[in-house]
Amino acid sequence: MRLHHFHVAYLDKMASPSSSPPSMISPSLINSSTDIPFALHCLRPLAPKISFPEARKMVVLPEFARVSRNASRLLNCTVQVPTSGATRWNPSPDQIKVLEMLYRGGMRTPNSFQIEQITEELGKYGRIEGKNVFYWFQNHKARERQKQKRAALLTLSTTSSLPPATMHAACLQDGVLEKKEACEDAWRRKRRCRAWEDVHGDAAATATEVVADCTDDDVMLELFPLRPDQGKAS
Amino acid sequence: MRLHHFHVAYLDKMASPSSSPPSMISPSLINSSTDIPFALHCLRPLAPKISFPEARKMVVLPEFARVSRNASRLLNCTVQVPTSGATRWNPSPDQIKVLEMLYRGGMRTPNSFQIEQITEELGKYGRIEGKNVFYWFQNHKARERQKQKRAALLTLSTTSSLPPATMHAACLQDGVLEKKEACEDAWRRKRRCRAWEDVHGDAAATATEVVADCTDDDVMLELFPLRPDQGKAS
DNA sequence: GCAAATTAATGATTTATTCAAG
DNA sequence: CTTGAATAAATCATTAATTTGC
Repeated sequence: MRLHHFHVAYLDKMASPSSSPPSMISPSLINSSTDIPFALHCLRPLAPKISFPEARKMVVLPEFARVSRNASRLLNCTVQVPTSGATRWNPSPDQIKVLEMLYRGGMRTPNSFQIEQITEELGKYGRIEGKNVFYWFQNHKARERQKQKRAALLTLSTTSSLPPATMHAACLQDGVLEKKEACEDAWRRKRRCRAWEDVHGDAAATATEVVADCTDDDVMLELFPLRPDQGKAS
Repeated sequence: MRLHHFHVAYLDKMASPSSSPPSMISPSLINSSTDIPFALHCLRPLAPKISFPEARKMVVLPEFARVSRNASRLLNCTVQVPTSGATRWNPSPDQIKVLEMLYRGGMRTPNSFQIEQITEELGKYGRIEGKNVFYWFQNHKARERQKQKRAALLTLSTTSSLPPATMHAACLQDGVLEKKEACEDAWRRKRRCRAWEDVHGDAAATATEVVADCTDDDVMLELFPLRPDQGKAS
């Protein structure tokens, strides 16, 4: 059990730096004498309910306004506010069809190259970004797992010969019924970088492509034609 | 309590598509008649232990090789393998100093613009990527919380007047000792996109910058000079 | 029929957990 | 053992379905 939105007022305890700032930064820049705004923010009721969508665009002063004046100006006071597309992605039926086909095909955690390709393809059927694809697979995977778990529990609860206590324990251990998925994921899991590599391409992390025994023939470029041009789908 | 790495062998149940493929894709491309490799993968023992580091670079045929020939060629058979920088980031003392200062200043989950800036700044003191900054804050936040929780538990266990049972329950509710952090995070949490926006800049999600009442003077551009050039630090 | 109210789905984030390098 | 890196679980928040009263 966990508690959320626990309304507690407190004053910041981390204001005074416990170690000296790095040498190349003037110590005078790190003064914590103007902490009032932060304290006020903390005394504000937690997670105020905002029902009208415009309000969500309002800019709040980030909490770390006590950092050095320089860092503050550069890091705290600039907030990204989307001017358009302020609404969340709403996948079109066609997009969902493709995504589900890929999922049924076994795709679970596409790497960023794959995400780029999928995004580009799905961009033909509506606005979409890479993160939408990424999130879709995360959520779909998790929720399919949930569904399977529920179904298995239902099956067990009617057919199992286990004593009730054991059953209950098994239900509480939420890992016990997702072994199919776990198996599916296991050999796929070995260390990958997903969202950052390629996207944050780095000189020290240049990537090369390796072709692993494709057993298919020469029919290609129909579903996801290989176009390395910028996949900025809109 | 949770179980992980429960070794179970199973056969895929999701092989047959339950809905028709999208209209723009030739149905002939979606044949699931060659599922043997996938089934074999599923029967393989879970999470095979790979002890020698080279092995993790080996390219495995992704499990979704049953998708249409086109998608397969494009999405399955191409795997990113870093040719250099195969070692993980090792922060320099100066980098850590700056990061810790920012953390003490209150920064917890920098957005991608902030990450870019920090990366660029820290790049002066050694190789670093955005994801390193991102992960550092994630880990540091989590582990500081762990430390605080442990410390608080220790304090409680020696000073608390609660009966043992209550203490135990309180310990199990892992939210009970991090309310300070929760409060700190609560009003900060309102909808941000972290790793993807800006990075995967999208025409429909163009962002504008809004300056929220900076109460500082004109001392600036010393710690993180505002240079919007590509922050690919190396 | 048709909006307001409610509920169910699901997109988007954060937090917890795990693995492994050094 | 510490901590960088990655994934999975939990959670939050918005949109679509659905219900309900008229």
